[in-house]
Amino acid sequence: MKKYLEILKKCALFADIDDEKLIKMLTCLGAKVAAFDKKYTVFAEGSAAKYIGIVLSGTVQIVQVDYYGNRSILSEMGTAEVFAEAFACAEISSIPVTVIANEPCEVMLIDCSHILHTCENNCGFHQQLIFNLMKDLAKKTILFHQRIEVTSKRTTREKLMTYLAIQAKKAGSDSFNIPFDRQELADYLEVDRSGLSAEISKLRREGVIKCDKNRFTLL
Amino acid sequence: MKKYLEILKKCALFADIDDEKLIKMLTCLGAKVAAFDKKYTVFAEGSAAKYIGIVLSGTVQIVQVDYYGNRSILSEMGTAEVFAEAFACAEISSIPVTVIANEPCEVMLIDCSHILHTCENNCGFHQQLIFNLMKDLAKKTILFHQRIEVTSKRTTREKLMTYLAIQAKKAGSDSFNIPFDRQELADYLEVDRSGLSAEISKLRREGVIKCDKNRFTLL
DNA sequence: TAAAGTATGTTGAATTTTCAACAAAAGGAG
DNA sequence: CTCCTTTTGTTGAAAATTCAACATACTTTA
Repeated sequence: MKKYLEILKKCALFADIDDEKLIKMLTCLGAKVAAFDKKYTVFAEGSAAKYIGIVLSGTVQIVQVDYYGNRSILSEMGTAEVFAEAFACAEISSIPVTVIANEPCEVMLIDCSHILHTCENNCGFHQQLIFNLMKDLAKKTILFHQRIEVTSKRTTREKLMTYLAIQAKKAGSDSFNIPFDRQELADYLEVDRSGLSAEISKLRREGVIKCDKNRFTLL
Repeated sequence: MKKYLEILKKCALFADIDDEKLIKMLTCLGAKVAAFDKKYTVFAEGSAAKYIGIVLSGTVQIVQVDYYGNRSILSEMGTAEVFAEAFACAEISSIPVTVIANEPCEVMLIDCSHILHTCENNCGFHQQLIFNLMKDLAKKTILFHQRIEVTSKRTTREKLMTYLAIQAKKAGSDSFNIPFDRQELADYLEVDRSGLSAEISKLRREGVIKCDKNRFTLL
């Protein structure tokens, strides 16, 4: 586990916990590491909501796929970010989303019940972990609000511009990369891919944005 | 505060805390009660994200209103439900939503920093409160997933049917009341009101649903 | 009770999206 | 480098949404 220490220290779940303690903790929590190739399923929809995941390398996507195969991308998680925590913490039986590896990646899996319920060793770090989990969940909720702000817009153009404005603000610059290809961006914005491509071209012709691959510039 | 005890006991925030302790706790937390008439603003967008709210009577709506005045209803909270906790817990400076009284209502307001940070009296209930907050936030996240499942659908018909199916499941019956009027339902589903009315009529004519005011029946 | 205001249903025109099909460009494997 | 696959852009037709305007039903209150 030591090789992952530098990454885990950046993880919000382990904020305010010192290195030495962190290593011990991982053993006590029964943390496991798993690797997945690109496109492989980390958690399948309907599987038990038991584990909290932490991205150690690569990225994973949280997606919902409906009856007709329509995909909706809820979020993308990169290094040191936590995923599936809401399902495990809410103690629901199965998860309503699919988590897939967006590129080759390693993830750490922790049985959430080990975090929530005090163990026989009475390790004494559960409180800090629960506090950190709470903060993490609060921040995730804020991200959902942001996503709704984007997808509640009625036209592809408005959705795209709202999304880009948020990304620019996040990057602190009018020029920034987005973590999605065209199809993924469409699945995040909840619009048709070809319509999105057309709208991007239109905005480019109008001189509103510049765009090269997944790098956008607001003009 | 005693008059609200029966309501507060039902509040998830105070789960596993006994009556006597709860009363003391409220004083220590500096809980205040405020009343609002219908349509009045409980929290305005942009105001400080300081307080957690608990509905004591009536209902409040969490809404986002964009630059052009388009309203989007994120959720509606009834008796004993908690709201605005995510913003307070994430310790962001201002809230990105508006909370309005949907009918005359009373709400309890608690300064979140009193929950998150141990007080000088060292009351010892913070841990339980934080645990409860974490569970509450996890459940809110699940509700957001559900809302996205609804609004990610591309047509008014699909959005409506997905929403009604979830409500039926929640009610445990094919017949149920929804907490929205037509305009509010449209603002929740992110669709046009008149289009929604037309779609409801169509579904009724086709014999897919029955509907009287805000009572729906799936056939 | 009457009047005024609010909510709901209906309709047609304008706008926008979706869908399908294809062309062009980019990327990867051998 | 070439072939094959994937991604992106383009287009037109069909479908759906939005918008505006109005009729009707329901509520509130004076």
